[in-house]
Amino acid sequence: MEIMETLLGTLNPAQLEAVTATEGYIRVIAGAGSGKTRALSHRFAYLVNEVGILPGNILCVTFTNKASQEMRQRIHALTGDNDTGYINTFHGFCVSILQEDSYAVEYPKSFLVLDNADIDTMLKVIYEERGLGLRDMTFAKARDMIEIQKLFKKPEYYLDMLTLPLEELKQKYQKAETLEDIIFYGYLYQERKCFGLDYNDLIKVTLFIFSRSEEIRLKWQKRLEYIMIDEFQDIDGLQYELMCVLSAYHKNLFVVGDPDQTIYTWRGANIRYLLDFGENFPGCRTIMMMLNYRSTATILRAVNSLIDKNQERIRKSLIPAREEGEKPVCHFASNAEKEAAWIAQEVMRLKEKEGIPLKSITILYRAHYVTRSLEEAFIKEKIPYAIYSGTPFFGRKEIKDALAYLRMIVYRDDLSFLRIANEPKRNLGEQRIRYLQEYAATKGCSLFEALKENQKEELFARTKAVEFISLIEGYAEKYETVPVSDLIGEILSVSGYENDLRIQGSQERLDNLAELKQSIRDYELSCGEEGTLEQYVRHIALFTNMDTPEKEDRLKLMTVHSAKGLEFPVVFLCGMNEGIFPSRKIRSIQAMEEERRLAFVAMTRARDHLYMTEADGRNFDGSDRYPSRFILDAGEENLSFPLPPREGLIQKTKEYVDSMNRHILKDENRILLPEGQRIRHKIFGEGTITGIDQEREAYRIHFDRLDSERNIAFRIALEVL
DNA sequence: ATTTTCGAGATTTTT
DNA sequence: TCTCGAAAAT
Repeated sequence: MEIMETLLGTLNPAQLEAVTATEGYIRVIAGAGSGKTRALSHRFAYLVNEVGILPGNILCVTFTNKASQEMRQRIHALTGDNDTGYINTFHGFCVSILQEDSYAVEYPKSFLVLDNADIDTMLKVIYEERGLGLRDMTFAKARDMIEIQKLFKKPEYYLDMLTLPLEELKQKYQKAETLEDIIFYGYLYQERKCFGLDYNDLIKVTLFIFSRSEEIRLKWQKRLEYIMIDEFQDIDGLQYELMCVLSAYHKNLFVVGDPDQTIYTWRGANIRYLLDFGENFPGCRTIMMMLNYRSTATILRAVNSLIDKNQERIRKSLIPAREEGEKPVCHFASNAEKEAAWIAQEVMRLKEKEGIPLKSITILYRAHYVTRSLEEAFIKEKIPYAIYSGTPFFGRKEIKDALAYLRMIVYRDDLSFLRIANEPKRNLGEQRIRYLQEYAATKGCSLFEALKENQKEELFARTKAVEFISLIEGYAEKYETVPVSDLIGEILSVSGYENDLRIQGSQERLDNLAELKQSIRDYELSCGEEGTLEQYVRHIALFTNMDTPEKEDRLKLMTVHSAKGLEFPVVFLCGMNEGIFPSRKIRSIQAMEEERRLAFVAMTRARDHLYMTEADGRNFDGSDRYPSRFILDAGEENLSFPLPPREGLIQKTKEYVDSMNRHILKDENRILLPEGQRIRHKIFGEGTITGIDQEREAYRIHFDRLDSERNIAFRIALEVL
């Protein structure tokens, strides 16, 4: 076929091999910038155009929704087919499965994907209800609880979750006495009440359905003739399990990954799945793709020097396909404001003198909080920018509120109630909500019912409770007959929500809402008659602000983590300081190596120009702040310093890094508690150490109050007895 | 007595 | 954006 020949002609032999390797188990180890995604989409096109596979029989797993979108566009261009099959994240794909088959476990067909904020809210409700005295629980503590809650999420509990009627689950929760039972059953009860599933649940429930019904499992196994997975180095246990099940029938599995880009071990990713793939899948062929097409040879020299400092690593280096370019530029500023100002000034220079549009420039950073000084500088210089982040950390409140109104109409669940009952202000403040929660807990009803039963009480006399109830109930009667796009427009204006925003002058939020409405309209068009409210709520569940397409010529700001898999002509890597990048709470060599891989990912995003900036000054505790070791690791000879660093700064930094390294080593020796050691955990109580989990740098512990043998405990939370 | 408003501070990373 | 605390507003 003519088109295919021209396509394949642009690929190198390794890529060509990857594209046309169609049978069995194939693993591609690919360096950064080697054209992984390209090869993947070309392979998809090859399977469709040449082998004659239907797109719907191919599952292509990407890491983010954004990556899915890009992949879909590429493949559409290559195949000319509007049907691009299943191109999705594991989580998104599970949503498709659950949409079709959740009936098998009698789970409500419509569900909400919970994000961390939702989980926080639910945990808080549990704390309040049970008077656990953690009312001042901070976000950090809540995250701690998520860790703990994961610990309970063993398959046997899912029997409870999926098979128990809500009533019984409630009773288990109410009867629960130990803290762990309260949290576990409380969480499940809350989840069930609002039809929520968290990210892990999506996969767990899917696997559970497969284990329950061979028919359903076989249906999906047979449907997916080919499975391809991108970013395989960051796959976690649950995803791996799902992959094994899905590929077990046709046994056509194609994975692509780069061990040097493993940056999600804190989320359960395990590099062993990639490294041991050959042994676990007999007959596996391995293809190496080491040529880098993205960056200039000059940038790659610095990058190779950096990643080579990692000890636990398969030695390989990126081979440049491009010519030499400019050396990465390092800038040392005396404080964060000056650093930001310098970046702003340099951005303007690039735009005006070199004609580089703002949208080609991206600022990367380790942690969100460094954006503050950057934003100030860009606002001052009137440089338009957009913050991209994988999670809706900032700026999506109005969308969640709008959806909560929709959910409130359909389900009247507590989670939505808490979100919007007092939004806009209805004089339903803290005290009154707390009263409702207590009432609901004793009566065992929902918060909405509690409000309904109490609306005539004195306490609610000066509130707009009655209006709120009739608003929700009025729409509840007719939501099935009205298109969602009309419904949302109406409720936002009738409730006074939009008006509130208008008074506040939040034009941006109104724009966001307008965009939401438009996206609902688009959705309705694409689904024809079937675009029901429930479906839409599910459709939008996995959306993040990363996925909205870029509009005008704007600078992009994002964390290094969310830049994974992307590339940009110009990259500024800012906040390159000890204590920021690497982050200050790094307490092991493994963690430091992951941090270095993260720096590697950051630097390899750059195509033509790379900048690294830092700011001296003081740390939180008043100690001096030094430039990042990763600047040193990149090799002074590979970098350029327009302003030479302060006299002796480099030497001092080296000394500082050495002393930190000694600390890390000492720490490691110190934490080794012997097997059999009695300890106390702040939540689980007393227990005995039964072993060490090397992978996660944690102790395996048998807790007296828990039955299971194999509980994992975290390093710091232990008190020696 | 309770809610609302306002300003300041936050210091990993997120499907 | 969320959470705090103090002060203003009903």
